[in-house]
Amino acid sequence: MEDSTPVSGSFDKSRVLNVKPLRCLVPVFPSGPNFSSFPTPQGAAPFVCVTPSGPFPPGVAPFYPFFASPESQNPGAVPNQNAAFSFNNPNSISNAVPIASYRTPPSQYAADANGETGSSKRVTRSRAQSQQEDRSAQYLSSFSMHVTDTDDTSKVGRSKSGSRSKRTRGRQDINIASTDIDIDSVVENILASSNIPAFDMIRRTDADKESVGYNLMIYDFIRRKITQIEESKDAVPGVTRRPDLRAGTILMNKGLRTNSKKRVGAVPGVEIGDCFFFRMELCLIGLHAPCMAGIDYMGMKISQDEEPLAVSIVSSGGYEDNNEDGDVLIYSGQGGNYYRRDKEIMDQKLERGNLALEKSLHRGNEVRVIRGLKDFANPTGKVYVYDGLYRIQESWVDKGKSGCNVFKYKLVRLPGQSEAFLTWKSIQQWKEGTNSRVGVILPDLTSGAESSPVSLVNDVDDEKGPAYFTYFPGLKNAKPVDPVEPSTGCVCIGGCLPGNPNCPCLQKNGGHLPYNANAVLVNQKSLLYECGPSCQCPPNCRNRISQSGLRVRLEVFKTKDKGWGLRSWDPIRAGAFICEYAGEVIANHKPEELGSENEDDYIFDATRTYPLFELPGDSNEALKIPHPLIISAKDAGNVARFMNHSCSPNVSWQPISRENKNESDLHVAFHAIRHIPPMTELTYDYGMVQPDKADLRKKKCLCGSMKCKGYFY
DNA sequence: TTTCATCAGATGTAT
DNA sequence: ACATCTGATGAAAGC
Repeated sequence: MEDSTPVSGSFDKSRVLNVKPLRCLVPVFPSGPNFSSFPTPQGAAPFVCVTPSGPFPPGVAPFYPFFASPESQNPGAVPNQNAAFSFNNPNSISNAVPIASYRTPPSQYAADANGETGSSKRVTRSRAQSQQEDRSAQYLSSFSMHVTDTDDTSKVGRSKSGSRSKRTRGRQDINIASTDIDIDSVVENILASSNIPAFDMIRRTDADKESVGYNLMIYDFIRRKITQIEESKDAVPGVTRRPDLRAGTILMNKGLRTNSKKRVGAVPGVEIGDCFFFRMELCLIGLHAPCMAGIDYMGMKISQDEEPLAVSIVSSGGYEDNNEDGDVLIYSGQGGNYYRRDKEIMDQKLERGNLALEKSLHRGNEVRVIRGLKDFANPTGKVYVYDGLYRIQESWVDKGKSGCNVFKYKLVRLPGQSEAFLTWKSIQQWKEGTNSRVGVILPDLTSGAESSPVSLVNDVDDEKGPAYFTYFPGLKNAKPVDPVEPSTGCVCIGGCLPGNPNCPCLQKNGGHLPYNANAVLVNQKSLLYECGPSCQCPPNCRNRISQSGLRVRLEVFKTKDKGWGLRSWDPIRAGAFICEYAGEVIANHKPEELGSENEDDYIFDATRTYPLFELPGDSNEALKIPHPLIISAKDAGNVARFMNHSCSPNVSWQPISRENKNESDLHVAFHAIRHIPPMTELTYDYGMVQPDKADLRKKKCLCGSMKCKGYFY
């Protein structure tokens, strides 16, 4: 079997390190006193795949990134219909202070609520097809209401932004109605199947980490889904669909934004070092409102006059900024046509953002700084790092290209803030070799077994490494099982392509490629079907992501409190593949037969999380559960064996079936739940055990999350 | 493999 | 209505 090829012989036995690694936990999610507690069922992992309103149409999987509602945990329970569309309830946003751009007038809530009434019937329907039709009809009816609303509101002279927004939406709908209905129904499904109280949390004007995280998670999921659907259609070349903007608009129109009121200084729920991959994300969480402009400002009443003050800037290379120093930033003002090629460059004027920066210089207020950097994984894309608060120290006028005036502002980072941009710079130096990582024990503990090296690092104490094991990136003794849907594999010589109706591997995944172009998993599934040995597609096929090795630069490191852990030098996008769980497939996991106390520490047991896959109302899904699958990485394994448990994890696991001559090999792959900044520990939820395995030793959990169960297995 | 050119976008502010 | 440090894509240009 090609993926089980051992790489023995490459491990240097002199590296036997006689230290017992702990499988303990470090706090990765600091919880403040204002952390809102949430009705999360005890023992439920955050990535629960339950569906209160399934079954879903093809390609629409239920998505529960974080919060599962209590009633949805019980297969027998009737979903709370009132709750199901409470996000359309105008009362639920009464506490939010709308800014001028608030896009959703009450009339639209009414229209959407009507639509949702129809959707609640989905619960009792069993055929996806009828649901799809239902969705389309519902969509159309809600569309006609929008049109009516627009006319009404313009007649009575509603606020500009209100009427404009609906016109925008209407225009969008008309132009691409044929493709939009599908997307709209998908999005409605996502929103309807998401946990309800979370919507109110998202709309909070003073949010916390949880609500910001949930907002971003919904946004990213919708964006990925739109990308996937658009890809499957016969896309017009050269026409960009901008799924990032479309997903953002949808959430904006629903009022699903966090910290919508502008403010000076820190934004609640956003931490220094947080990273983002789209400007729209900054907008949705209230970190930086304009979706293009680099300077965000707000009017502030100072004595009787109101003057603009800058609240945040994005420095991402559009102008000639100087960001050589980690703590000082020379920022260029806006305007003067510096960002466009088709217009003549002019002098910048002291207006808009430039004026605001000038005022902020004299006022001395804090300005948030977001650094836009090149994304190593996506040459065409950027990654945005929130670098904390700065103060403007001085300003002057420079002569830029063509000798035109450019405003310059010197911003200095406030002391005492945790490292963010500096960390990125350090990592870049480690990679270039211009500076070396402190505490490196082994530059590559895989001894070349992986495409990318994995450092072993300890910069906290004297431990020389974890206990001996053989680095092995595949699965030993993978037992082929009868596939749920037999197939002899695909014949996509050039690789499987989205929208190909003849590819059996796509068909098994609901007709879509499960991964986006940048190797990002679109959504979790109870079982994902990748191409395998009996497929004729090449190894770099987009449906073989979990077989193509590590894509990020990882390090195994000694955690501050206990044990060894795993983290990445590179930022990881939400949904991105991280690694497989490698090791030896074993028949049974009997802890009493294992010797000393912690020998079961390197067991991955898919059955431990079995309750997560009891999908109410969708027995088909439940049947696909590939347990029992138990993998031991005690003697041989890869980086995955170092991932610690957390009750608020940033990584989730996904069962994957690989096509293999009418049989299939089961594997387990890990993906990022959300964007993960560099040097953040990677953790997943080890899950629960089945009742008959309750004799497993419980270990005390120290993850520090508000949702901590107190123990894990 | 980087850069350029092109173009459709969205939001918030100003007119 | 307008200004604006987007983001994908394809073409052209650096090594």
